[in-house]
Amino acid sequence: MPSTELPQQTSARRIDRPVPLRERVYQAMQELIISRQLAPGQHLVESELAEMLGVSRQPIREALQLLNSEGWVDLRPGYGAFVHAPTDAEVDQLLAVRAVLEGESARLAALNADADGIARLRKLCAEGEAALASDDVDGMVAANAELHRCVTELSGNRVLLDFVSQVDRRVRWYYTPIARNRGARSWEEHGRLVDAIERGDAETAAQIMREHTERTRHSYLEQRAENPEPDEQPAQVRTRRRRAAPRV
Amino acid sequence: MPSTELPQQTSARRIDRPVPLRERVYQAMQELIISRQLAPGQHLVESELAEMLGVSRQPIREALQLLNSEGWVDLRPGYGAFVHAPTDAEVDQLLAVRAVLEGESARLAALNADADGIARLRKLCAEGEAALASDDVDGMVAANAELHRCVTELSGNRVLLDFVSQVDRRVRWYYTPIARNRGARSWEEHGRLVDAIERGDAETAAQIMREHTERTRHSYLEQRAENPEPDEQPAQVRTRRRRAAPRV
DNA sequence: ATACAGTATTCTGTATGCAGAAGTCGAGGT
DNA sequence: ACCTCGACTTCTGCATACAGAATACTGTAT
Repeated sequence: MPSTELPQQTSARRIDRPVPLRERVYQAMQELIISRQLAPGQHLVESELAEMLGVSRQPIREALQLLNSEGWVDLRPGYGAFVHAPTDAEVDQLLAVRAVLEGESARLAALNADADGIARLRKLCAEGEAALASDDVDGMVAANAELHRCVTELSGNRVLLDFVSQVDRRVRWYYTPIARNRGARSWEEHGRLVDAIERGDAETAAQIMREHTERTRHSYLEQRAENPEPDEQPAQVRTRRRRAAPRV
Repeated sequence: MPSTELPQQTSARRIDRPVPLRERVYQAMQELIISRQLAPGQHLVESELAEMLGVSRQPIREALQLLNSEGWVDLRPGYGAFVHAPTDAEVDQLLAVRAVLEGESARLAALNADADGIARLRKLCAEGEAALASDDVDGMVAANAELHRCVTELSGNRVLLDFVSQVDRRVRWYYTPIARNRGARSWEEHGRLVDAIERGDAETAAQIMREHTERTRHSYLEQRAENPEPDEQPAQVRTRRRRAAPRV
């Protein structure tokens, strides 16, 4: 098994305290899942992860708890942890939830945003369009995520922000590998969204955001239909653990 | 410290497997928090919990992870776990989120509910009204929770159900100790809600549910204003751990 | 060759042990 | 009386150890 580095303790926390291993493990594993190095359905053996990341099983277990509660892995008591394998229905439902939550975010943002907030939105829009113009896919994805996050922040509802962040990360995991090509249309919508927020037109903002997310949803499902997960036996749930290396 | 029983392993799981200690600890601690035996802001010392529940620290830690991710306790790395002390603003925001999510539940339920589902809703309405008539507060609270849950189930969106369940439990924790007296009005609203769902009138159902939750929110804030948490120093965040029993 | 039973091994769940950080108490100085 | 410094205690975070359950392998009988 390839040994993987834990993220270095980059940015200091509020107070200067060493980031616990369990959090770094959590981060690292989330990356591994998003990047598909840990494939959906795969059985995660604690001791292997421990060796791979150079820590003991305890922080691994604690990280798995967290990943489980956020829907990244499934914990089956007595059987172990498995990378969550979302069904199409689940992705669809998750996007529906996101549409509602982000619609509400936009509505509240329109009611609460100040000039400074609007400026931040404009800046992100500009960045996104620049990325689009120069065909910088990663830049677009990043600007897109930032914009959505910013809108939610401007809603002034911290609880909402927590929920949306959680949903967003999962959606991005499901979504990223396929549909990256609705660029131009998407940024035009974003522009209209910011306009509505600036006018304080809450209902229009909410509407635009909901429809925006709904379109994401439909384009996801279409692409998914044409293009089922390449290296995945559809609908096969792996229940067996694979055998470890045979003895000599 | 009083020793507390872990819940007996009552109902069998899908497969007949012993429920892990961590889950029973999770359940037990959630109960202790809801019942205020563990007070908001209180520092939760792992070893004390372990002794109290008759297990080692490991399952305690894992349960704390879960409780943290659902907002019941705050985990401050290096400092320990504290029972979450929600601010008024947070409760308000959480109720706002619930209004949106349950509004969507109602909308989808109106589109998807079958005759059987409607019957279940009617039954719960009847139970609630019966409880109201006989002044059975606990019965009313239970029927109310069941009704809301049932609506969300009928939405057919499982992801939504997960989110709503989570939000609901937290709301009930915040809310239960105070406002229990909007009975009659509340059940009348429920009746109209079920009517709308039965008609398949999605927008009206959503509207009623949103307004219903909004009223809950306002009544919460009113009561809270008149009646701040009795045995709690307002706005005082406990950062110090209390000293353990002095040695002999 | 297939089915079955028994054995070996892996893996999870839980407990225990240990080092270092955080907090507390008390003595001494101002 | 109040502040400061230092030793002591407690607590968290992590590692290791152990028991039991579940799985995979192997040999034998049919």
